[in-house]
Amino acid sequence: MPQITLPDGSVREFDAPVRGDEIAAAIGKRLAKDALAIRVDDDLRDLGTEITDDARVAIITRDSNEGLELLRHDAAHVMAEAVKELYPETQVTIGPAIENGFYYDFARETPFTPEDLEAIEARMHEIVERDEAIAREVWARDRAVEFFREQGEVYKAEIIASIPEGEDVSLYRQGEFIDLCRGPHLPSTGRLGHAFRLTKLAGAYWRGDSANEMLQRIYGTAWAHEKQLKTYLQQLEEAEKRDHRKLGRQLDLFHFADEAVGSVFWHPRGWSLFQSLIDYMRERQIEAGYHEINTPDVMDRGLWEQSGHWQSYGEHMFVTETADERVWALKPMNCPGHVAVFRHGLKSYRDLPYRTAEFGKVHRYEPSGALHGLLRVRHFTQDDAHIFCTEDQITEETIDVCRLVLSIYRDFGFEDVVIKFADRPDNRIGSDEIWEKSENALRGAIESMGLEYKYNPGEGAFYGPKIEFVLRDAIGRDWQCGTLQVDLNLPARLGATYIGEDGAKHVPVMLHRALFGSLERFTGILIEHYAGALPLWLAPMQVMVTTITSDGDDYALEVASRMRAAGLRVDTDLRNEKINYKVREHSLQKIPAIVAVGNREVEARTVAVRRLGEKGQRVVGLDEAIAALVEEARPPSRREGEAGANAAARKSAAG
RNA sequence: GCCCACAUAGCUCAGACGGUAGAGCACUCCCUUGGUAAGGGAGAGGUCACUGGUUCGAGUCCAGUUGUGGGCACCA
Repeated sequence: MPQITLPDGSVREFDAPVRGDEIAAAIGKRLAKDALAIRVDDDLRDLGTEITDDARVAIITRDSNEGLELLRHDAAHVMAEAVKELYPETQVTIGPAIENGFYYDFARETPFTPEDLEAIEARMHEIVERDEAIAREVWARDRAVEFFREQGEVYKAEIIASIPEGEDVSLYRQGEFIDLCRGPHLPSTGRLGHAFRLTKLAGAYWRGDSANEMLQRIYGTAWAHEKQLKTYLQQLEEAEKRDHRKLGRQLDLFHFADEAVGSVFWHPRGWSLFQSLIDYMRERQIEAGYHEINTPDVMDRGLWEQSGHWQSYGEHMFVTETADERVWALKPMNCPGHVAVFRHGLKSYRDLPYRTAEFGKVHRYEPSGALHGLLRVRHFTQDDAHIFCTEDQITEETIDVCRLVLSIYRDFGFEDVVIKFADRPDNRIGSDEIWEKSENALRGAIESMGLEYKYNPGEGAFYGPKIEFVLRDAIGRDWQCGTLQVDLNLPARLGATYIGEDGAKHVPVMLHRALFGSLERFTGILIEHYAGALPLWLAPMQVMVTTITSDGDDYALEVASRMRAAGLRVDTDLRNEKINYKVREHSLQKIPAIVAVGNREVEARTVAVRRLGEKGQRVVGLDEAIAALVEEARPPSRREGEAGANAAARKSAAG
């Protein structure tokens, strides 16, 4: 008589053995119908699992996260079954549940076509209708290997062969289809339901290794209910509308062209945004005690050999040779240049920490398949800085960088920032003591600030541990932007020293840090975050002064020049068009403020201000309007009692 | 770099079966001076990504190249 303890604490007794579906049925009819699997103590099991001893049991339904994951995993299996039915010569490999859905990798001579995808999806629905029982079987490993080899499933056989000898493996059978799987699975294919959709076709390397052959991967999305599927597909459409490449064209911010693959042609409005970011960062950095410098874009091969870049990263570098037969490289990083500046002239311990900052444009020959709009380019500008300090100063400098970056992100409406801490990788240089010291300093700094962080073991740079700052945008996507790395290697390698209190030469520690990371990338992220509707302080065109009729022309020009003199980015629209037409056009251009002047405003020396996203307009005196706009043109943290950029981000998310 | 798809006017897209290009918006001109998301009319605009092939004839079929998109790998 096993005693079954349910999640609410109640205890029920059953005749042994009892199956999960029987427990569900005993609790309620509805639950029995919704049940997908059970959790026995802490392990997920099939609904049909027999329980003989006392246990804590929870019924997993499609409305829980665990249930949804099972559902997605089953969708992958149903897809594999459909593929095997339609294309028996195809080999199956692996098919896990992933965020929002699932995929399955197939091995096949001829690739799938988009038409195949439709056929597979249709067949999946049939399999769900057939409601085939999904049964678990336990086989000896060797028997399973042999079975799959005979079936011509060499990949499956390879996977099973990598399981330790002598162990049993579980297989799941549904209809004619049998697959190796740890499980658990739903009791039958009918439980999957129809809230799924095959989404894309892709290539993927076997075991994720580019040295291996490429398989055909089919992605799908699956949900508990049709309504959720619909919502998800709508979200995808929303995200598409925010695509910075699309908005970049619509708002005339930048373009790309074949003659400079992976490089941005910035148009006036895009460059204005870019410069706003630099202006802002420059001000914040100077305030934080950095010295802005500038170092050469092209430097001699010898320097890159000394720094180690030539050997380690040569294939990612743009190299050029001049008529005098000297070989140069376009800098892929700013650090060697910064060490050169530090090294120039004697530095004393009194000069430390010595912080050099540069809006340096770096050039990296990225693989063609990696390029993606502004988010991954071959030539980009970093808000790069290097802090030369003593080991004892690492903690304090780290705290300052964290404070600065969080404060800066807040100005852009990014409140939700995840910090990741990565420590020593296998492939590294430097002694364990030094690693110990720098890891402790970094980790200690985050902890002393009371910040939560995620631990990424072994993901540090080869020269030192690092912190990454990941921000979450208005529609919940994560972007890794800022980074802070401790480097106990390059300064020595490039001969940087300072004179210590003891009068002897010492090698400083170097901290690498970038807050926006790539300015190009950050600009792209901002465009998507704000859906193109940039807050006034960042908007390339802040105010458009329009006229109702040409009687207002002179006054409109005066208003614009007054605003321009006050530092606002403003233009006039005196065209012979109706105000409706002008409002529509400038609203589509996402200009934050449209100022209209007609005879009434000319008379009263007022302006009618219409704000983007609002319906009506407010008529205010010219001076008052200018003062308010000028205040809003400052970064949020520089305003008097301002709630911040979040409201703006949320507003644009809603619009 | 690898797999698949795609490439037609500034933009968004039509162009069964091969018979030498079309719409809307934008642009130019004319009429309209209109109070908050498209007033009307006319006009101009394309070596159909590039190279080669098949064909009497190619935007359309085939091959290659370049680029773009989605993934994979990469991201110092």
